Amino acid sequence: MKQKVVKLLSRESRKLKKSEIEKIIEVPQNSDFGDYAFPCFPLVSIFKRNPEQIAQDLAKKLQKKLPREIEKIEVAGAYINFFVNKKILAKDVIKKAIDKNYGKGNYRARVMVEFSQANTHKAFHIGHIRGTSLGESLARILEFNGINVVRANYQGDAGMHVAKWLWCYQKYHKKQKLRKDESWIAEIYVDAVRRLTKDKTKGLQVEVDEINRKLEKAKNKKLMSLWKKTRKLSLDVFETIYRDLNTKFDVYFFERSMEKQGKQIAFELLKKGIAKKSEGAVVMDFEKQGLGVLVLLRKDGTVLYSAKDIALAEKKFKKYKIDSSIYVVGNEQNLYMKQLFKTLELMKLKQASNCKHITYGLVRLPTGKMSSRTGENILYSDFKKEIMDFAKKRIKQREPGLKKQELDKRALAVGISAIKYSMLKQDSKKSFIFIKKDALNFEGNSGPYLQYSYARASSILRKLKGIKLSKKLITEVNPYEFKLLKKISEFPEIINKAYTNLDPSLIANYSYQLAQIFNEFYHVCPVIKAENQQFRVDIVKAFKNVLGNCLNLLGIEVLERM
RNA sequence: GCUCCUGUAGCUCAAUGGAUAGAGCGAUACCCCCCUAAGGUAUAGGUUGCAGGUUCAACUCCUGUCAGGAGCACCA
Repeated sequence: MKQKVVKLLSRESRKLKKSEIEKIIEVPQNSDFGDYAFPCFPLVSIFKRNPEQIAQDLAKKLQKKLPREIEKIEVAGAYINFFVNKKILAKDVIKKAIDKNYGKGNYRARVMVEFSQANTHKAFHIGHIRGTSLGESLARILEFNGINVVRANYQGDAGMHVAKWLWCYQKYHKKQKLRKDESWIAEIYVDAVRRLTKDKTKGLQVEVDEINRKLEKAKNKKLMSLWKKTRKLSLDVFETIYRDLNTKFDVYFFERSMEKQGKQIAFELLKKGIAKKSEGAVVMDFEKQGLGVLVLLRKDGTVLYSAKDIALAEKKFKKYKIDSSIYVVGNEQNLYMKQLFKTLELMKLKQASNCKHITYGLVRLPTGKMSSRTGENILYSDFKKEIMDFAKKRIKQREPGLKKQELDKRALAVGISAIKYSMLKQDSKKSFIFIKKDALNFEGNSGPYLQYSYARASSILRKLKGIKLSKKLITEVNPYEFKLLKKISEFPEIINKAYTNLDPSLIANYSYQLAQIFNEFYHVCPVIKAENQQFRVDIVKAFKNVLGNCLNLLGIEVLERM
């Protein structure tokens, strides 16, 4: 529809390019001003007249050539307002939006999305959910647009945090049995950090460093066996969480397996003079570019995260034949990511410019930062229990006799949708303040509200089975029907924007507006008892298809019943 | 100290440089004869941190300033 307006305008004002016109055209927030509006201010410099006059004259010309899709135009000040023919729009939107492929993009590329990157031997807290949800949603958005996506998870199963954990366990908690329990694993780590910070002599850190070296050498059988076992405990916990979150990875990378190549690359960079030795360590010096210093190897020769990540970048392009690589990584690593990409560039990795960092803000508690070092956080497992209990209560109120399996399934879907949606709906680069009371609120602008709207649409269509629809022709499109259809018609544009900006919040906010409009429609326009039954059913079908796709793109499960 | 990000209603957030800055939560008052009330309707709530500038037009862009957050050498 918008294209019709563009076409009409471009015929009458040749001095403007189509793409420029398209940019100027807007959808007024107040629908009294029409369906599309064209402000004539930008034409002032071309026609050298005041914008109101331009609008008048242009409108006069347009008036004579209105296509049937456009019912009328009006001039208001410097604006030309377009009113579309509701019946034609309705027919057009329904036809397109009922199709499963509605809004899908047609791009071709192979892209790796690396996200989640949880560390073993540490807590998986609700902060980790943000990165995981964001990555999964981005992957889905890319796929919806035709991209061949490789989901990758780079898990931190090696490094100083692992050494700390093993040290602490061996020295202070050896009598405790190993447990596949997130909070227990987290506690040991917190204890390690606490002991190390308290130790002013730094004697304990020397012990940890020793363990770190032993780990890297991998000769001490007892230590390696403990590492293997505990590593698996963590990884198993993560897998159950990913299942809850609707995320499946195609590739797992482990820090441990990048150590050798990481070290090698660090030495090569040193040899080529790209890296240098400083205070005994091997570093990349970016001081001149204002990007500080990136340390690759410690002075005791052990390898750091940075060097491993460089090795991984190479491997990604070589082995997985991807065109570009997206890193979904928190904003506390903004500088580090710049350093990493700069290093790849200096190494002359030809795909260096195809690496992109998608940053996201920390999840904070109202009291401040969340940290797995201090234990100031909310563990996923604890939060899940709470939200599941709450969701179950709500579901039972509606359907007391529901079977346990179905009850659990729905409660999980609702709970996960609440947390995911709340995190995805806002600008991902802003920090997210986690307020438990709000997370447990399933009303208003929330994930469950969207699911509920979807379930309502499903319910209508379900009740229709066996009823013969009256095929009465559309005589009139009422304001509620029209508003909903118009919103549905915006879907492809939203998808495209979400794709180019790599921003799921656009879809989240659209979904909410769409659901809101549907609920207004729902209250005013009965479907089953309607005269123009077929028309209303089609609208519901189109809505259900579009909202279903939105929820899918956000990684939120749709529920036929709620 | 330097770099980056963010300041919008009591709280949490929206708003491709365009018409009267919108939602949710919370508060108050309505609506189940009716396809799921996890819903809908209405009211109250704003000098968009502050000061300049650019522009026909600024929450949006620029400069300064204040406040909060993150980062800045062997953590990941």
